[in-house]
Amino acid sequence: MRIGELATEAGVSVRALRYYEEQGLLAATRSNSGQRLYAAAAVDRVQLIQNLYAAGLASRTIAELLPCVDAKESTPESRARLAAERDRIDGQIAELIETRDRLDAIIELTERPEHSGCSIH
Amino acid sequence: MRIGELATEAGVSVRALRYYEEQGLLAATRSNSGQRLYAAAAVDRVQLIQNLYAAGLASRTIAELLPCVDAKESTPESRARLAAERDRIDGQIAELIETRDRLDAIIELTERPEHSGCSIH
DNA sequence: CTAGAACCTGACGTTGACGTCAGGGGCAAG
DNA sequence: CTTGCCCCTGACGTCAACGTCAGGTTCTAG
Repeated sequence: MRIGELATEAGVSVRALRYYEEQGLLAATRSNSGQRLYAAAAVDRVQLIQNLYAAGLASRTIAELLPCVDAKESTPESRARLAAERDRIDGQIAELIETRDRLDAIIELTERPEHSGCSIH
Repeated sequence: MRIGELATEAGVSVRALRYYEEQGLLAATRSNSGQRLYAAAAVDRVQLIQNLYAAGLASRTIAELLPCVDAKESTPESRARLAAERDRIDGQIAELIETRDRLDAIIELTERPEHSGCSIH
């Protein structure tokens, strides 16, 4: 598939895909005329990349982790790296849950019209 | 307390605090000589702001939400706004959990030295 | 064969949350 | 009084993940 189709399938921009290639996150073969060609599996790959970006990983970090994903093997260092990122994400989740609960409390507070009387009236 | 102390207490930079004021997120009284003075409650406020930033809210959005937090009351619109952001955060949490699980799967995969034979040896 | 969509490679623009530097004032200790 | 630390206001710098524009090539439908 060509870049436009992949972009549509994966829900990202064409520019983003070229950027991922530039960063070494996503390889493509080329047609005779130089157009990028992708396998169907690229859709999943792009979504993983997006997930990792959304989790706050930088291109450089992703670029360091993906090769060992592809190779399906890892050095002790890369394993530690993966685990560290996993734990970071865990921390982020906990933080987000806390933030959501604070927001809930605020909503609770602001929802009561006058005083917080709970009388059934 | 002055700005340096608040920065230390809340774990952010002095520059960040000035930026929050510029964005209308954090008010301060001024001493005769023009120095910013904060109440003790400001520490908590700053941490809430940080939480909201970490949850992906922009300054503008936070600036729109905080006043109704202070007033402890809300218009129907602001209530909808609060709920919408809450739901956005919920979505983010779900996405992060998915990402974490994908990472876990990857770790699983790469941890097995050779083939995935589960034989006890 | 030709118009228009899709692709290519640079390369500069954008945005948000600060970092950092310049230049100057105020305040407690010695 | 002066040394040193904290404070002030601009105002420019930064960085990442793209957006966007220019100028040119390629593919495809009629």
